[in-house]
Amino acid sequence: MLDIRLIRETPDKVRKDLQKRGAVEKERLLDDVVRWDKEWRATTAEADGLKKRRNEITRAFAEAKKAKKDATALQKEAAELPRKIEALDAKASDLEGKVRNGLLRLPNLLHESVPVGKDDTENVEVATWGTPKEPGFELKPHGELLEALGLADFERARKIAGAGFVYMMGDLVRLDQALLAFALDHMVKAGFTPVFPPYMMHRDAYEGVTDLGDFETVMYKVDGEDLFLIATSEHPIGAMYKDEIIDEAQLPLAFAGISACFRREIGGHGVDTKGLFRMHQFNKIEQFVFCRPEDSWTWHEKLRENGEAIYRALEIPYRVVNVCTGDIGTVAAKKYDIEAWYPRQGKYREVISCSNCTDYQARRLNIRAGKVGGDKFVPHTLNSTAMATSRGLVAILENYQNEDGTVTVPKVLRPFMGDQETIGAAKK
RNA sequence: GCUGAGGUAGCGAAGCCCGGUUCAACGCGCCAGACUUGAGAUCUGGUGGGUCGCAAGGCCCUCGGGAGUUCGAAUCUCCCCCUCAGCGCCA
Repeated sequence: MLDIRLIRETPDKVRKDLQKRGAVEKERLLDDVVRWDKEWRATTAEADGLKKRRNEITRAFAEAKKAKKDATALQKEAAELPRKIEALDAKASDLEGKVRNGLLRLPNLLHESVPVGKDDTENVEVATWGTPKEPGFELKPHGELLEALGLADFERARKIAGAGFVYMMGDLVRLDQALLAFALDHMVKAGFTPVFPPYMMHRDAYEGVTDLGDFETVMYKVDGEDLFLIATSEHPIGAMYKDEIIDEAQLPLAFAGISACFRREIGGHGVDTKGLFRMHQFNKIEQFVFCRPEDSWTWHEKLRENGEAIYRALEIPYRVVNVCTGDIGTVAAKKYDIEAWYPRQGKYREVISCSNCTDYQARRLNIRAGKVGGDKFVPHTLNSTAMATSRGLVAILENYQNEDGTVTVPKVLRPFMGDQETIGAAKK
């Protein structure tokens, strides 16, 4: 969330940003927040005045008792105060809640380089790598290919858990693990600390890392428990320092999360509905950084470069887009998507999402940095996919598919799967 | 799940039985100033959140959370949450 002081002192700066997003209803919300905040300050000031009087009376009462003087006049005055204070406190608390809720719904300030646009069709391409090559034969849908090779069982997964799940089998499991191992290896070499986080977390922690509205649509909740299955390891890692003061000497903190991810929303269907592209459960290596505010834009480029380097190593063509105002979401100040080339679909599709959340996420989580007893600041947080194996696997299955129905293993993955060069060979 | 012990500021730790000289002592750490060539040691002040103020400074809130009793609650009462230890169960 934004700093209330920013809104109080420079509401027009915030308003200009909302106009860039074309968020008219948010502008109204901004006006409401400004008004509620003003009322809140007036109300608390009034309540504080009465509390001051109450404290004075209490002290005077103790003095009078000690001196064995009559204190009934004081007692009488004090008797009237609690009701008034209670009413003002209730009003203030209501206003405070409104302000907080408003703040949670106002989006982050955008970086100046974010392009203005209505939706993902207006994202701006900023880089491309590799040349998509013609396969020279008709590629099989990867889901059918995997079934034919006995490497995935969508039917039985559907029987026991419904659509959106799969039994990965045999070489596909090894390929999945190789992708994870390769990406984690890359991150460790880049100086990131691996983290295997809890797969579930409490609602209050979740509210800090993501938008409230997402709960019903993307989150799995454990029945009867205050626990949600994580949608990405970004969430437990981001929430790790909730309500803490990070010693500034420890910054930057760079983590490589590894986890399964669980999402209810698998969205609309495009080409090849059956398959790994959109799943309720998939595996992912995630990059997450806490850093000083002045360093976050440098880190944003580093995270992007890590993501690009991984796909370059896999020799899969990709492009990078600067996500426009209509597609960027609430939390990020700037976001790059890296989109890999999918030859069967004939287009680039998102495999990596790389965001600088500036201080927005950290403030929601009540994370500060500095020295205890000294000045504090709100650190910046950044997150980016390193490798989501669902999409990575599909990219490999399309880009490395051979005419005989086998799939060549990308060179960089071979050391992670016993130097195996091909999968599906035995079954062809 | 059962039993017991706990939850006080960044950390440690008093206070709770017996409500009011405790507007949370003391120690460590940290910050600022003084002293010093510098560092250390020492001394002094400060150390969470909010709000008002140009500032100096003022005021309010904060003892796991909530409700209650009272003129007044860290302290008394009730409910809830969490942590730790032992036991049980368990990959």
